Amino acid sequence: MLQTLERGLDILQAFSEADPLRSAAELSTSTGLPISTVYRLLQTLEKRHFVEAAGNARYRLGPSMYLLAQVVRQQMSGSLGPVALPIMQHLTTCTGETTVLTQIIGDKAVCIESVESPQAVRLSFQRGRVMPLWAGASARVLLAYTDPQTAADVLAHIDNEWFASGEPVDPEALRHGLQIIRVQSYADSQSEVDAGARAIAVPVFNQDGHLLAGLSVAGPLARIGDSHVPALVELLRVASAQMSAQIA
Amino acid sequence: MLQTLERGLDILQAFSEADPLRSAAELSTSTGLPISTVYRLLQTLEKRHFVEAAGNARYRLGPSMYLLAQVVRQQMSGSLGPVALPIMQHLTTCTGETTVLTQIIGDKAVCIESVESPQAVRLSFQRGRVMPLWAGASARVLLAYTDPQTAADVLAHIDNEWFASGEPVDPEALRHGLQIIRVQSYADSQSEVDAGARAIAVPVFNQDGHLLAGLSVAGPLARIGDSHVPALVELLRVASAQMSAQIA
DNA sequence: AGTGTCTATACCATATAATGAGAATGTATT
DNA sequence: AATACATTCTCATTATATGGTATAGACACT
Repeated sequence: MLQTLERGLDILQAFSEADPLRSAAELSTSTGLPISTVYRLLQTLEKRHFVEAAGNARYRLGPSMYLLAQVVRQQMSGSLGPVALPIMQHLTTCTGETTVLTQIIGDKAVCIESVESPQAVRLSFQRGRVMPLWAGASARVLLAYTDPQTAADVLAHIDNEWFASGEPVDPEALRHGLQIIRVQSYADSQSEVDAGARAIAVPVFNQDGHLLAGLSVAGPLARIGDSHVPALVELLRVASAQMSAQIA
Repeated sequence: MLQTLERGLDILQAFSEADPLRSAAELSTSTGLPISTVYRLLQTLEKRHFVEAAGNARYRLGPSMYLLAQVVRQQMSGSLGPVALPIMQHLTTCTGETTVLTQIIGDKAVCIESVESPQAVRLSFQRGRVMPLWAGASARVLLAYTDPQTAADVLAHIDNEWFASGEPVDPEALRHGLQIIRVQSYADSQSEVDAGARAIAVPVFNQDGHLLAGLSVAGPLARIGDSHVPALVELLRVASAQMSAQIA
């Protein structure tokens, strides 16, 4: 709607974890804006400390973003966090493995809360970590239960992506996998996000049956054999139900 | 320069840790913009997921900010982090207390790196934590050595602020305190940010003598007596010099 | 010095895109 | 039903953003 503002936001979003430093020329091509316009946008963003010069004709996100990032971190788990954490802690105690809570944000899955296993060999997973919606049990369970629109969008935009295991992503197999998840009502993944890890995930709904989050238990492949899966699924289902019951 | 963009950024910055949920009416008064304009800005920001409706006629920062926050966290300590961390670890080993690295961001001090003490009773201090530039040794040492312009701005905007101890902030005493810091070349604070804590801080410069960060060691009052201060200051000075030498 | 390449800022005529007041609609609350 | 807000729509006006080009500066290479 507001062209100038949107273009400014485009610039901000051009900075990613993979590409935190960008030149004006790059920004011009990646946004399709004329170079003079890019500089003008950068000027205002720089004046307000949303971006800053990083030397070498590069720009990066600036101080103002730091402060807003802190606001966002604080509200990250929102209403779900206080309810979920104790339940997740209990899950980790019972299973001895890392517990992760994820949410859909835009077209990505984001870890909004995690409780790491106390064991020396464990899967480490931190708040804020972002992954594609098709990779990993906790992400894929979100994809399986989200509205068809979002799911279709995601499936349509998979080209030449790989899992951490080295396997290529096959959209057709993925589509079928989502169906299986819905039938079993849990997701199982191996070496998709982190090589050598296995995760089991279930969805978390609110009382209206609306999808809120994905809850998963994950650990090294060697410790999570097929024989353990049924028990894990049962624990996850109980935990998910507890969360649903406690949400306002 | 670009009015529309600036107004959009104004809206984003209206969300703070103290006030993460804001109504359109509030935003209108706090930014001085007509209500119809605020709604128009919110519309575009919402479309791009920079803000989202939080129910109850409130808005909060949205998904897109989460993703950018992650980018920012990653680059937070920037070039300083890799150099500083091992030195900070060594400091914590020597002193047994929490070590904190801070930087000026806008008109605030932000913890960009920390190494917590291994002791059970310790000062916990996390990356991203924001405090006013006048509170705490690590912040105040930044204020003392930053350019006079910034310092004057900060001093001019102190009205009715309090330390964690309950003491009111006296701008005149503060001004004098900064002078003392510059003479001693270290800062000492008690119960300013966290009640019951004491911190000693020194500045970190690059080779050009430009202020980069503040480095501090902090712990419970009971463990940091006046007799320990000289030794701590010496350790901090050595650590600061090491950092300066290793910066590119 | 001289040339070429790149970043960054300044300029300017044009019309597009933003503006803000107010009306109209929607949604709770009483 | 009536009130109080929250939110979206409409529209005429003009301020504001636009993008092509020109200019100035930095840096490397001959």
